[in-house]
Amino acid sequence: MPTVSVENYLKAILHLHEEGKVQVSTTELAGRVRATPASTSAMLRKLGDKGWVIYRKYRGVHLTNEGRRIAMNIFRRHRLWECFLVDHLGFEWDEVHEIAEELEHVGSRDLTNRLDAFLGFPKLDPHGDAIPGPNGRFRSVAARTLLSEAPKGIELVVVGVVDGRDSFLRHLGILGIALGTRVTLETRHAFDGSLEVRFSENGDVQVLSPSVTARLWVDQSNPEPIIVFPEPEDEEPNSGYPSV
Amino acid sequence: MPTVSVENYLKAILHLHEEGKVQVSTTELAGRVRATPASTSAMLRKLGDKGWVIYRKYRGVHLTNEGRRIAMNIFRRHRLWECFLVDHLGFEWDEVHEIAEELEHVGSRDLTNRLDAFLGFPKLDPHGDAIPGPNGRFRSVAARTLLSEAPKGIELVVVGVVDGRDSFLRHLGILGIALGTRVTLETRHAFDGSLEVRFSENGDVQVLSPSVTARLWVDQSNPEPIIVFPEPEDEEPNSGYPSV
DNA sequence: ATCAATTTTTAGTTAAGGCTAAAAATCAAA
DNA sequence: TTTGATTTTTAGCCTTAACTAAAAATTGAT
Ligand SMILES: [Mn+2]
Ligand SMILES: [Mn+2]
Ligand SMILES: [Mn+2]
Ligand SMILES: [Mn+2]
Repeated sequence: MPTVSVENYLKAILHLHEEGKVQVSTTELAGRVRATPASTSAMLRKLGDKGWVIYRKYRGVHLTNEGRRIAMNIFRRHRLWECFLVDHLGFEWDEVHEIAEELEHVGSRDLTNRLDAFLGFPKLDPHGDAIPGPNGRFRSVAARTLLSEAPKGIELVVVGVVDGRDSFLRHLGILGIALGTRVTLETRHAFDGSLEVRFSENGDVQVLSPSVTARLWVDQSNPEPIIVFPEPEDEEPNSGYPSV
Repeated sequence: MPTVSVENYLKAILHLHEEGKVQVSTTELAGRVRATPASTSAMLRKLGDKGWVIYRKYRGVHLTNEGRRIAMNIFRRHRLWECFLVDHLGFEWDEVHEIAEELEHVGSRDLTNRLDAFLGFPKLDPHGDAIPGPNGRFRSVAARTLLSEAPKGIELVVVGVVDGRDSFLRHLGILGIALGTRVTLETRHAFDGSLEVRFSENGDVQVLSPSVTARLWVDQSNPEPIIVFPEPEDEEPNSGYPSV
């Protein structure tokens, strides 16, 4: 069983992979786990010995399949607990991260799976991040775009945040933005890439800086999803999927 | 903030106090925390330095007020989580202790209090143990007797277990005993103090060994508690309690 | 009061996981 | 390609919380 500290390192490496880094540098990882590069270097050798990362001195690390599996399970626990805290204990989305940082290390598989069921098998956590399934893989990859790269004139809905820090979440609160907020992109200002957006709810217009728009995931707002998954018809007894 | 290990020592000392030991010996404590007496001796010096226990070499320890406050809070968190696991995640009462041993160390006060409210401010955990309130003191002391010391001929209800080990709880399951089971004590056998009890539900009679009856808390079964707390009347506008 | 058994403490190690300071490797600019 | 800046590793040390073995204190029985 990995210790709490080891779990935090593996999780941080997976976070960096998710941000596009194929190889993770010692110093960048050190910053994420709030340790010195020296301590991180020592830890990486141990993680390599355990078979959880591929580590070549001076060349950075990446997770092995086994390391990824462990880290995905920590994502899973963290995000399920965040759902519980918001949906059932009445916390705000900017209050739950630190608590989930502790709960994520309670390792009982039975607990995790029952919590998942209790929550109704959620696909996304309160910040719009995907929740891995019991097999340690993401259940689905949603189609989403950064607001900063979205097209003009189409109504968009905020479906997630790139940056989950409490300070950013509270800033969104001040701007009147939450998950589910609908906006339409009106103008892109040349000066610094600021975006003028219209809020569907009240028609208000605000100018959002790139530091905000590049941290928001949006999706096209489909106001009336008539039929998302068509009902299976009697004429088609076998759809090609295994029946279990 | 106490470490996980320190919390486990303080909790174990409180357990022994609750079992009637005014002073706790190094060796007995060592047995409870599954460490050697040597390790325990070293820890006790540290706990004394921190002001959480009174420790005199070769004389044993007891908790200070501050130490008791910390330990009671661990009882509180442990027992609230056990309620959550049984009442909301569908665990059996013999499956929750180990998981709660981990959850109890998640220290957020806000989390604990919100969990308490979510559960409806329960007074007892799934094993019938009292749950301390947010002030770190028991909310009420229930009147209860060991089944081994209960009077004959009166219908009794099982309200708690002295021994929460999974093995004992499963043994109770085999005997058909759970919290709320109603029995009447029929005969006390001279040989070893075994008790013949009649189960109210089906009239069955079983002989229970002292190793079982001395580990069960029972209370008199009051079949119809007409009015436990009388409704306040209009004639008494101020009952003496602050109205909050 | 003595002495043997038991309990408890001390002494000396170990393993994890941190740290600082110094050395070594890599990278980038001239 | 040399060299200076940056990154990374190594060396040495610290703290917590374990352990075993040995010494010391307490206890209980003669
Ligand atoms: Mn989080
Ligand atoms: Mn999240
Ligand atoms: Mn328990
Ligand atoms: Mn309990």
